[in-house]
Amino acid sequence: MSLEHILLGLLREPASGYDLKKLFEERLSHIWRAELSQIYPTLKRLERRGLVDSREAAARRGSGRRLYALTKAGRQELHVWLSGPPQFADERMAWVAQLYFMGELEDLDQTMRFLGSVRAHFAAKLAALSAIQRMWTAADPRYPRDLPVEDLHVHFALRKGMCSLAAHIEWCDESVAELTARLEARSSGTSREPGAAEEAP
Amino acid sequence: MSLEHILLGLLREPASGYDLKKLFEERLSHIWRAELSQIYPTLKRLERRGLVDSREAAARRGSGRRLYALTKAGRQELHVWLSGPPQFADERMAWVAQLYFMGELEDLDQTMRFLGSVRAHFAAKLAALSAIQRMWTAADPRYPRDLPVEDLHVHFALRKGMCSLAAHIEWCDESVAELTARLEARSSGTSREPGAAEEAP
DNA sequence: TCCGACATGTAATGGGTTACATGATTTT
DNA sequence: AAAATCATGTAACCCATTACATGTCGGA
Repeated sequence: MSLEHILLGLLREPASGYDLKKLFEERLSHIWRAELSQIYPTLKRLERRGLVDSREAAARRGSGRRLYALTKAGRQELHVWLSGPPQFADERMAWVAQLYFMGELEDLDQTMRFLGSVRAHFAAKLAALSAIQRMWTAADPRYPRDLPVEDLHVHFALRKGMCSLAAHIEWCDESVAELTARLEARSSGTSREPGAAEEAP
Repeated sequence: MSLEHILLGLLREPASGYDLKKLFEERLSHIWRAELSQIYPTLKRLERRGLVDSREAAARRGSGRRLYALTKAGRQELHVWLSGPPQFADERMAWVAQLYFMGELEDLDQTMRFLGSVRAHFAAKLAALSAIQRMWTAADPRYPRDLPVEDLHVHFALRKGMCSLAAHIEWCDESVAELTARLEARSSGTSREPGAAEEAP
């Protein structure tokens, strides 16, 4: 299970389940997501297996707080995972499946709207990652040169996200352009279907 | 559930569970994957809900064969799905998480090997999609112009895959270049760690 | 004769989400 | 006084995977 390994990775410094949820949101939002209801049992399982240990600590607010830390066995397990082959999950892209079948609707305007939503979605995500990159650049104008090894890998992951999203957006634009050509050809050329006449010269 | 809708989408022509599994592999391999052990119960559920109906048919080989077909309600349900907003699943990319944490290993050669595997993986997938595109081009030199609406959407989905994969590969190359610069700087510059000396002039 | 393709399923398990349940403390 | 934040968990459910179970038919 990857969540277990990711938790081990995040536990470089001791953290509570609640903390880890925040780390997911702050640092890994473009890579992985996890709910508290999944994190808590997983931490317990890791502790039973001796990969982490825990101690009680004062809560910053509210009641008790349980801090988890990597054990030697845990760090070793993490290294095994990191040294292994890349784990490719077969992506299930429901939105692409929707597009694949959308010809069924015979409604190119719907396709156009759909592509608009998709583009907006990815543009928003890209903006978020770009903001992170701008922060790095502002902090060090030589970025990404001279990054410590740790940060270099974080940088790689960030760039992965940015490159993917940029490609998605370009693909949206390519597709919209193809669609637009269709729609223009249809409105100016032979109109088999009687519809509203537009752009009369 | 998206699998249900995808099955409805595939059931333009009547098909058996076995057929549908093949359709997944032939047409949707870059978008979705499903096992027979998931397809069979899902078809039964769809039938109970009246979205498909089934009849027995002669097997091409072996024993009986159950052919499923869309009902009106099924087609309507499909259209609802297709008309709705894009369904973005939050991707869980274990391999990116691995890379994110890989600084922990302090072993840039491992990172290099990792990126090599990743690149090879995506290059193979891209080759498969390129082959499909070449078939379309061979069949019609004007491709993708003048594609029927149905095929246009399939084309969009294909291009989505190709663009994503190409971007991944470019990202790999960018990352490898950055890593290479690191390694060269390290081997020619101050070598804090005593290692094997290479490239003596 | 045995292998591979055709064909259909069930059971156990795993991984994840949603909803539910609780309670302290700080900020508005 | 109410809302947000800190903090921890459980239970039910859903989707998917892996392993298991069964049987026919055609070709090598």
